[in-house]
Amino acid sequence: MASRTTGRTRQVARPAPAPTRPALKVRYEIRRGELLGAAAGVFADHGYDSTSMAQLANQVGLAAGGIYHYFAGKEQLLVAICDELVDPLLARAREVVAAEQPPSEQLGTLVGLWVFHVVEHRDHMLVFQQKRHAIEHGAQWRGVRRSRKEFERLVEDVLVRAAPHLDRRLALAALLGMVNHTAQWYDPRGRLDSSEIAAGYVELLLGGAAAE
Amino acid sequence: MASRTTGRTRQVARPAPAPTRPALKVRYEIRRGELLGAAAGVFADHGYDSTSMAQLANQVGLAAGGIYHYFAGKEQLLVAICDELVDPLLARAREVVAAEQPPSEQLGTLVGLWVFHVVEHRDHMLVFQQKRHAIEHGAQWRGVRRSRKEFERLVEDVLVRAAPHLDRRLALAALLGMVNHTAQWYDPRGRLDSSEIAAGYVELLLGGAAAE
Amino acid sequence: MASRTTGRTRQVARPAPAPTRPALKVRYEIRRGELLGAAAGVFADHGYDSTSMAQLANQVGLAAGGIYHYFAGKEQLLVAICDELVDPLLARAREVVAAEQPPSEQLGTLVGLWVFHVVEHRDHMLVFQQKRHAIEHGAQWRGVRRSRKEFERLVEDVLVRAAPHLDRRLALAALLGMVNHTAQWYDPRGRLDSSEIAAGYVELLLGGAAAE
Amino acid sequence: MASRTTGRTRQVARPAPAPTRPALKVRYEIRRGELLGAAAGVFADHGYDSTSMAQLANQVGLAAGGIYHYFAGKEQLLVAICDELVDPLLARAREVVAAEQPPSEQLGTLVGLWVFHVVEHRDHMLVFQQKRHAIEHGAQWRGVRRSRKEFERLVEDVLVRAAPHLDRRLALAALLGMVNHTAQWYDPRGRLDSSEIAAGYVELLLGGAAAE
DNA sequence: TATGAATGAGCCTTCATTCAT
DNA sequence: CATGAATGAAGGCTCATTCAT
Repeated sequence: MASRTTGRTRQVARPAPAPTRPALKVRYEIRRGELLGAAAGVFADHGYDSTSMAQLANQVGLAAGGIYHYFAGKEQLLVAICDELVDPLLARAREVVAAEQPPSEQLGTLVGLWVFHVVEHRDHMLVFQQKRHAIEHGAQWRGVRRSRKEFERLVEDVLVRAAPHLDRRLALAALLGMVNHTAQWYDPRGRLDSSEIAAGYVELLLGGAAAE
Repeated sequence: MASRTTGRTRQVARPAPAPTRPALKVRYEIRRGELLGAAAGVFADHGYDSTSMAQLANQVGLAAGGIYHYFAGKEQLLVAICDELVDPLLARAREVVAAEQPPSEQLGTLVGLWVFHVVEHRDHMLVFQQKRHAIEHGAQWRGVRRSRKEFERLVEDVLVRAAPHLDRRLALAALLGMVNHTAQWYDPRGRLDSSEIAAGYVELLLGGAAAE
Repeated sequence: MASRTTGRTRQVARPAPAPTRPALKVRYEIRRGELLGAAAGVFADHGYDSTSMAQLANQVGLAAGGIYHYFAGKEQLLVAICDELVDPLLARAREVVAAEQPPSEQLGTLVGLWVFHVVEHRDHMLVFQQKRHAIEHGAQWRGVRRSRKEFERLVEDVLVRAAPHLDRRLALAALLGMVNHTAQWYDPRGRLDSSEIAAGYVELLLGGAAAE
Repeated sequence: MASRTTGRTRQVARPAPAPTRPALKVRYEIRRGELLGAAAGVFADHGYDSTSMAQLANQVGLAAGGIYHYFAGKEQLLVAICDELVDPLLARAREVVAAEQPPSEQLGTLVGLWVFHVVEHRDHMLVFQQKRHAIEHGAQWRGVRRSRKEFERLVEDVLVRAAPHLDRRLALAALLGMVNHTAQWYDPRGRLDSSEIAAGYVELLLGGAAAE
């Protein structure tokens, strides 16, 4: 996670020759996943642009060229981080919207899982925000952008149903601002956990009364 | 401003030889200011890291090395942009806090000028957010960080007095998230102007009742 | 060595895959040493300031950025050249001074190895002299300066004991001037070898009689 | 001179409108001469390569482009410094050689004026030595090289006649080394003046006896 | 798979020099 | 003569990426 003062290397334990050896491809996928998480952490801590591939490799316990066995390039790594951030969130949001629930409850559920996702993927989120400009404009980012757009539309729909008295645009923007900003101040050892934070946000939107 | 598809050059009209020539130093300062604004725009549009000094120079109508007459380096340019963003806002916030006013009005005034400042300095803000990570960690950014911290403390104080029923931490974080995020969606040709946006934010915080 | 009209590249033969491969680190050190020597030659020939890193790289058979695997920068390269020049000379001078020997013999031994060192490291010496000003004033050169100072003090001590009738300051300065200047005219294919040159210098200092 | 801790500017007093105004051209030449001397000093202190034309201009009390009214470029400035160093020395050396004098006295006279010239033009000398490599190889330096060569030949001739027992090559090299090196250690406030230094050098060459 | 030497494009920056004022 | 803004060509250096081992 961000801002740790980790030891020397963000070493991802090289999988010891397990008793039950999974198929090679699976081991590869596992390692790739570990590297992805570690990379997100390193990028969140030291900055995506300021971290050279060599530095990253060292941090995760590989030599200069090692990462290229798992990712085609630095940008692919970034894409993978963003996908890992956006896709599962979108999937769950779809489920929530599909479920039968009173609108205000639906909003609560949605914001709850969203905040949870943000704080659980704090590193991914921080990296995403660092490169927001590139993601917003680059051609190779269409997929990520599409997912994000759809997610925002889902949120907007729920929001409109749950709080029809609010200005649609303003409320959505406010909610996006609040929730995404959470990644930058959330402290896992802090007083507030993700569900309390989410409840607080919803309370602001729906007004004190509705939150009770 | 951001996201324009400007023509070839963001040419800052070279001041025609004015009839009343200001002192040389003044001319220099004026030109420096123009360049600063233009640079903020270019960085906001194309990304700070993705914009080379040569590109920037061309955009502002200078040759490769020309900017170095006004700024010692790319980072100094960034510092100047951030100072121009943060300092005046902090100054006005201090005035608001010093003034005698009922707390809730004070909050309204503060958020109002804040949002206004953000949308008026959209470019600066977007650049600031692009480099948030570096600013948060680099040694040469202590001044900017200090100003930002003080501003947030002022906001917190006003917020606590105006809305004592809210969780201090959460409300502050929410407000920061909302307002700063504004730079990313505000459209000067859009339906909402800055004062309406500010009012909306305050309404969320104080609850619908208080806003009436 | 200096003033050769070398062919295109001062190619340091890339070590063919030896049958007994030395440890990797050793290979690295060997290559580094080769590059160091080659660089001294190139700088001596074409001038330190007039030689760009790209030119140097080409001369030693690498591409533009290749040298930076071995040296952190152009100045580090210069430091390494100077260290390779000064350190071993100082070490041997210490040994000579520590040894029990009649003063005049000691002087002969010292000047002998000194001249030998100078002509054997002609390139290093010429580079050192090119950058004398920077070395004398730059902060990062303290180590080199210290070594040089100590060496001169050793010479002075020996000189005073061997030729007490001479003006201390003047004799030392004269000797320094003579010996160091040797790098600029010595010709390995010339009539005089280093020991004859050294003997000539000592003879000047001690007077014809003493030299017999 | 070298190594002074001068005040802010090596300001060459702008010639106050003199009562008897010399012809414009003369004033120009005077100013040029002043600038030349000042430039030699600045280059000797801060290094020729490390001193930008703008820095130099400021040191001598001009703005960036001002020097170009007197010198066509940085290298011309260097040429002028070298000429001012070499030409008068060569001229006087010719006179000495032309004069009827016993050889050893001739050597004494020659070395005497040589050392005097070196210490009086310490700055010029130090600059000359800084750029020795370029001067030795550049095409535009033929004049300076020719003069230096002729001077050395004159010295050699005198030396051979005065000390026929010495190895021609070695003695010349030693003398050149000693005398030129003087610029680097001579201290005008030191114990030895230039004539004592010169006498010391001659004594080394001719042997103690001859010097009495 | 992993290594690490090597590549080469591109960036920031410096600076001698020019020129309109 | 002097100014100082502007030019534009290098130069030092970084770093994503490749590839022989």
